[in-house]
Amino acid sequence: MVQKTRRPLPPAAKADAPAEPKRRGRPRGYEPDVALGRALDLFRKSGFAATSLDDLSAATGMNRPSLYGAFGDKRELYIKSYQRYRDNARAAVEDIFRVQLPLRKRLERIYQVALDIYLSGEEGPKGCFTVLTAASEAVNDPVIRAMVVDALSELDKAFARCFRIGQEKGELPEDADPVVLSQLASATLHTVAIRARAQVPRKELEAIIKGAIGVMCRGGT
Amino acid sequence: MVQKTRRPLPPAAKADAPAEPKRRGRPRGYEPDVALGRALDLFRKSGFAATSLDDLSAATGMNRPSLYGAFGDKRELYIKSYQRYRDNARAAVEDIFRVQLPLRKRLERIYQVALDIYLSGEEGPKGCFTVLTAASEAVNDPVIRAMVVDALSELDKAFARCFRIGQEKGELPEDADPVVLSQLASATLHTVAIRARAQVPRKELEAIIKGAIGVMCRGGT
DNA sequence: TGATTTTTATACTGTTCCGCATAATATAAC
DNA sequence: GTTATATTATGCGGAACAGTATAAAAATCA
Repeated sequence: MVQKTRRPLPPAAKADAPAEPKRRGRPRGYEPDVALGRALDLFRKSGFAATSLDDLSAATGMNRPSLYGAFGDKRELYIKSYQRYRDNARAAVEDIFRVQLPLRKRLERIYQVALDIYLSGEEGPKGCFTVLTAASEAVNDPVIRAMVVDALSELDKAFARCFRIGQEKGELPEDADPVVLSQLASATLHTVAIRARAQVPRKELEAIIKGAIGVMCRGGT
Repeated sequence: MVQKTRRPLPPAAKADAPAEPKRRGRPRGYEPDVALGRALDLFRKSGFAATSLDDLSAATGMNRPSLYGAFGDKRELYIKSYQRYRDNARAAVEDIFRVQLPLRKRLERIYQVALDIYLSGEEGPKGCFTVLTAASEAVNDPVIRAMVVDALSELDKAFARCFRIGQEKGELPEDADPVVLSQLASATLHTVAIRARAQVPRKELEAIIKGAIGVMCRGGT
């Protein structure tokens, strides 16, 4: 590929960026943030092993040495991509907790946001990166496995918080167990993520979610 | 590796094998069935992309040309491995339906068998091959994706059958929806498979299953 | 302008990979 | 024994791969 010399990017007057002092050498031809996003997209599509550095290079617009300098080797890039994914997911969930909502409504919101993530991408739905990582790298890489375990438990806790709040507000029977319900809620998210990868249409996924919420909130208001 | 010439295997007096007529050429040095099982083990551990033909060759004891001759290329071998996996799983489920059992007991049996499959292997638990395949190859390969969809729906149907039988026997409230419950039951299997890959201990998985069964069968006998 | 610094572009290295071509080996049929 | 057939053993070929060495380019600083 004949690659034209790239012009440096404009100073990127970001809202709350600390007005970077002039950097010494040749300016970067890429924005690390968007490059990491592209890498994440690729990894989410095909996983670690099936994604080559050439693919990543093409998608990010960075050549391999730049990739290496900015993010380290392929495994480190994967880990940083996963961290980015989790940060995004966490932020989305926190948003949902920021406002007061009835239990069912809050659950619906969470699943809706999750579906948007799972089904995003023009070349077909990509599912949940945690599930994908659990299914591939988690067995052979202790560091990545620990991240997966952490992500799973974080999700459980978020759902448990939903149910606890709901129970306190009387939206659930007193004998309902928020922990058990939270695991069922996570399970529903996981099954939906898997089915999304198999291109089950959104309508069906929404039906599964609706049914699950019905069972989980049964006996409540 | 210096490989000694292998002696042909004994005629393998299988119970109901059709007493094969004498085969013409040099006898096989392997049994296709056990070789396929070994291949399945490898694929289950690391997935399609991260498993090389050399790995497969070493594990099966077949060299690459023999592998190719017996099963076709890597993708075909993967597909045949997956078919084998599904055949095994299906047989196990059918066994459970052969005897009459109370609903809860039947569910417990299914999950117990599934856990045995998911946690098998000395080098760590391998999870559910359908989940693993959904997470990797299903996006890019329509044939494999169709197999995954089929496996998912087969599981849903098996669970739905459980709940329908239970409902007819009065073990579930009349307004319970077997389809919705079956999807929750599948979801529970999926979340357990994922957590197994992350090496969550069996005790915790069993607790999740117990809680889920409790919710799904709530209001019943 | 010239020196310094940072990033980019190109190309190289050694490895691994998949699939197959070729030849040796072991059996049955004649 | 000899021929035909089926399988195994070895190894080749070309591609893809991950990571890096080297040099060119583009900016600041003096």
